[in-house]
Amino acid sequence: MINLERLEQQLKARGCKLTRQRRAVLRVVATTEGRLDAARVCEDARAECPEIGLTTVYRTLDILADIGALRRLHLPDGCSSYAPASPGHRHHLICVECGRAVEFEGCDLTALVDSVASRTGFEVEDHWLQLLGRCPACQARRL
Amino acid sequence: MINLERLEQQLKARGCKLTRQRRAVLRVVATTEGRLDAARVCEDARAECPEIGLTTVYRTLDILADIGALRRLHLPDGCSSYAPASPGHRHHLICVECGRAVEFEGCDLTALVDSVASRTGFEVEDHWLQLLGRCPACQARRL
DNA sequence: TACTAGTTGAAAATGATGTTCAGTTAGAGG
DNA sequence: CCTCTAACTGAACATCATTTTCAACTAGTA
Repeated sequence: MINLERLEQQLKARGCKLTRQRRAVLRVVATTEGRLDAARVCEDARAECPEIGLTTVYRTLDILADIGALRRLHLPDGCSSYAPASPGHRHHLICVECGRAVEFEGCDLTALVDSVASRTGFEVEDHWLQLLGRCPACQARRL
Repeated sequence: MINLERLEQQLKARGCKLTRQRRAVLRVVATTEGRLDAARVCEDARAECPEIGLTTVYRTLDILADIGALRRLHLPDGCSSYAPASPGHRHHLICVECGRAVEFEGCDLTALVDSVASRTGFEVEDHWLQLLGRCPACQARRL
């Protein structure tokens, strides 16, 4: 769960104005657990700010991804959703049934990265890792 | 580099006909190192089969991804390209400058996966890993 | 309060990909 | 070799998510 006030501060620090529309999007982002996509965020945000348009949602999600509050998810059925991202944590574990996304930390890939780098001659700058699975609730529902 | 004959056999085994168009696409796929996207494949394939259309390229790439000969790449600038995939190997290392994609094997994530699974209660089914970096040629060009 | 740079939504543009459909063809079976 | 038909094809069109445009609006500073 993301801290709403912190988000507002980050936006201000970035020179962004806090409009009614942006507040609505921030609230949705801060209170949603799991995947977010523009259409759904827009729909939810309209509860608080009925006149918000999809364009603005896209723009706001972009900013949030920029400041690191959201991270884009890449799933088998598409690459257009986001998940809340806490600072410092780097990866997501996503439930393939319900789409719930949780973060995890402590990926230690240094040995792997070093070995691949020396074998290929590449200079490895970044890595991108996602785990896919089934969350406890969906496991229970299957029994 | 992918084996052209093996691809043709795989297609046949799947009940696909080997048309001139498909042969052209296969040839491009088998002789390209690195990223492939539909538009580029189409352009290249026209050297061998000028009347091929984009539609057919999409359909053929789909089939190749299906049989595991291609794997979709997810990059910062988009998720619509593929890379040749040898059987058994699971991951790609991509050059952020030139887009060259090489495969690597030997990712041992069992410790990580186990730890995350026990911490979150998820049943982890699959993982997705990509490394991003700079290939030897692009490193040299930078000096 | 007045100002202005940042912001907004509707509409239109874009761009990748999917679908349709009437015509074509690979290749199995005679 | 033929014949036949399911598989395949490309052009045109449909979709769908996302971006751009632009004139009107507004948060927040002075």
